[in-house]
Amino acid sequence: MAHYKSKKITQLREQLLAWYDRSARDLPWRLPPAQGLKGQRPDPYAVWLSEIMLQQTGVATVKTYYVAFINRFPTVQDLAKAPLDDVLALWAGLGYYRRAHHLHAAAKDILARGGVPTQPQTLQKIQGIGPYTAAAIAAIAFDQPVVPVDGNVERVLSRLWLIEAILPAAKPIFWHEAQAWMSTHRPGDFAQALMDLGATICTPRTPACNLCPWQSSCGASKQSRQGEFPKKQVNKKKPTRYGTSWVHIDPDGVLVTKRAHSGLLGGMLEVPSTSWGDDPSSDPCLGPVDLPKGVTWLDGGYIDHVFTHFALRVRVFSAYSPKSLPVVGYQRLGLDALAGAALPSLMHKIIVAGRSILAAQSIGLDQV
DNA sequence: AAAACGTGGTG
DNA sequence: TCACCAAGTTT
Repeated sequence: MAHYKSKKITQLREQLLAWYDRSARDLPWRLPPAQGLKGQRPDPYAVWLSEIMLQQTGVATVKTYYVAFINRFPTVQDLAKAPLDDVLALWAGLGYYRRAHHLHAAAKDILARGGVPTQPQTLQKIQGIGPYTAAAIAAIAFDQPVVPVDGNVERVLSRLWLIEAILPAAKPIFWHEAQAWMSTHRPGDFAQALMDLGATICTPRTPACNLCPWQSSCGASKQSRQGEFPKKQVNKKKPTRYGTSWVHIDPDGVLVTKRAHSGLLGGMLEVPSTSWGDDPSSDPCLGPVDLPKGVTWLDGGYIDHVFTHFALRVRVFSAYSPKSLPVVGYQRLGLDALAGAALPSLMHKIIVAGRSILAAQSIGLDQV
């Protein structure tokens, strides 16, 4: 690298750290800036947990889940010995449920290794930890001299240097660019500063350039081309799929079963449902199982839900039985236990839709 | 390499 | 309404 650029990077790095010292966000898993210089380090377990939760998930959403999770499982030992279903229940609504499966398996792995590894190369051997998360944990928890590269860092660097390379194919280019900023000086704070800058100042839309410590050095800002960076491959349009679900309630609660552990919503609870396909038609009598007989199924309309790679429209039917009606392969989830159950947001929406149509018909009014 | 994998917020 | 976006990883 040219000497002038190396010198420039040193200058910019110090400007960013100074900005971070006065502007760092106060987050539940974070130590205040410069605490590392006084010999303090954050709890590696807390850093690991927060980084897994933050994968493709906003800070505002993660905060609530993180606090509940760390209170329920204060240490890696607590997590390792917990039943998987308890972990999934705490993860319900957060999405990308494979993360919760990996987290639980990784807790046992970490215990076997005698603690959270300190080196990126070793961290990456653990389930759910890829190149970004390995670098983030190493830098933040252990002050290892690496620069984690996430969406924030890609956006900040692409604007600063006017990097035209198209993501995600250009990820290696960004990774290489970022390591040029590596230093043995406050690696943890620098990593977090870069991400805070991207999250609060150098935002995807309408960045607050006037508040940016790098404004005078930023290529995109000088040319008013912030919106052009980073360059990304355009996404394909999502297909729409259709299905039908049945919300059956009796005095013991709503009928649910556990989904397969792999794949979409793996290991989470669902109400009786068809598979999801391209056919929009539905039949209220054709359930996936032997649904309770002799009940009246009410049309609950449909609910729309959007997954990462397809949109879903689910037709909802609901019914109430005043006496208990067990179904083989299914369990009853008490209505007072819905909030603490391993129900994905989609299923929560479906159950709410089913209950409201019953309530509107004054059916089982004191029950549903 | 490209697709699978959630959800809620935002313009 | 709709497309994009968020501290990515796995297959």
